[in-house]
Amino acid sequence: MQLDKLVNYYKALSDRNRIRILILLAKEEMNGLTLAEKLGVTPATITHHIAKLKAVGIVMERREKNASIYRVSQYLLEQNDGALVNLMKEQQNMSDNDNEQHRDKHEKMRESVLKSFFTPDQTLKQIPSQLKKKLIALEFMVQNLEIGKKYSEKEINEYIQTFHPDYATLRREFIMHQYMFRENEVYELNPREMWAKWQNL
Amino acid sequence: MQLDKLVNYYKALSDRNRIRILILLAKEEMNGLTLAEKLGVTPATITHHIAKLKAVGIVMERREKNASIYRVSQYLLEQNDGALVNLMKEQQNMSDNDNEQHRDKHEKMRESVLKSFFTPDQTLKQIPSQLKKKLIALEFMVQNLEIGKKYSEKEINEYIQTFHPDYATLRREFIMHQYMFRENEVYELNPREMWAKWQNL
DNA sequence: CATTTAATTTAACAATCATCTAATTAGATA
DNA sequence: TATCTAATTAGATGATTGTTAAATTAAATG
Repeated sequence: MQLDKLVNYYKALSDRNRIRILILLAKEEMNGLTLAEKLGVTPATITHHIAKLKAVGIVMERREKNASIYRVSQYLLEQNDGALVNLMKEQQNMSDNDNEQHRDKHEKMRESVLKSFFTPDQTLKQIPSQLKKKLIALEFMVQNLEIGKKYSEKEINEYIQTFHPDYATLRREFIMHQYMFRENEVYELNPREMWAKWQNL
Repeated sequence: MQLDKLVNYYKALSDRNRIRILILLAKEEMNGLTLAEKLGVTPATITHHIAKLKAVGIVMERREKNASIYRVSQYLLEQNDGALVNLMKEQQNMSDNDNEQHRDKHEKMRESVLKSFFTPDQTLKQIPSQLKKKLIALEFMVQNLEIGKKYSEKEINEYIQTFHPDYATLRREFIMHQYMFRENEVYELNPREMWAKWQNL
């Protein structure tokens, strides 16, 4: 049955150390001992995890001397599972250094936007027109809403007005950029952290 | 940390009954008791699973009267995870009847191809030129290879020749259509059942 | 052949998890 | 208010799973 194959695939990926293995292997192929050392676990543990990853065909093995060298299967990298692949590609194309620089740059941008568009008492002086800056402002305002809580339109309007009088525009922006979703007149925070990062914002 | 979010996402999907819930909800939204009955489990079990699915934001809830009505989140359906979404869409767009008909049709096609292109002692009379028929023949020939076993080129050639003298062409076809992969002169069966189905062959 | 390096197996342990029963809460209805 | 329906909670149970230490296998090297 079809269904169980899919479940097994997810099972194979539903362990922290197995994902870490995939991320490491996406950067460069390596043998079991190296993996064990990088993850801080026993070789036996690596054997265990690799077996599961091989069983669903997302890791391949090649023998060299007396060692096994592991790598992620081409098919995974090429076709499947956006979330995982993008996470791996990130790690692959970006050196740690680049990664840090990128984070730094974004963080600086963020600070500067928050400083220039918000007053010290957190009211929004003006809605940024530049997309990236606008997103930073929206994200900032949304972050005090409760995850899973349902808000009436009235509550949302009131909340938004603590930042800016034009609640109608901002409410629309929240929906449009998927920071919130609406249904049956009820507004709710979108748990978008789930997929925000690997959508190449 | 980013990584754990992804792991949690996979954890949420790595249970048979949770996937079944998603498939059911993709067809139509429904309440907890109905789900319980359809899956043959206790309402308490449904509560348990729904909680996990909600925690990662792929199921949403709405209250109606004294019941909770669940549905899959739009974001999952729109953007994410090809494998799961395609499985759900299949179930969604196809009535059970259609599904059966489709399977029947394919099965008939398969029988006819095997009958007309292979002799009773399983030698291939001629390589089908029509893609669909060719794939059926390739799949048929490949199915006696062992999963995970490594074959030398010589072994593969010999194996293929039990079906057809033109091993060079067929070996190339196996690779091209990804029934096998080659690396360092070693051939191996591709565990492609993993993703074959949801690639819309 | 003895040694070293790498991987696997086995058995054990602790933690997590799916499921159930039974009790409880909450809303709707008569 | 009493009753019915739906969902949740709490606790218990059994199964699965991640991890390790220790023993073993296998290949390479001196």
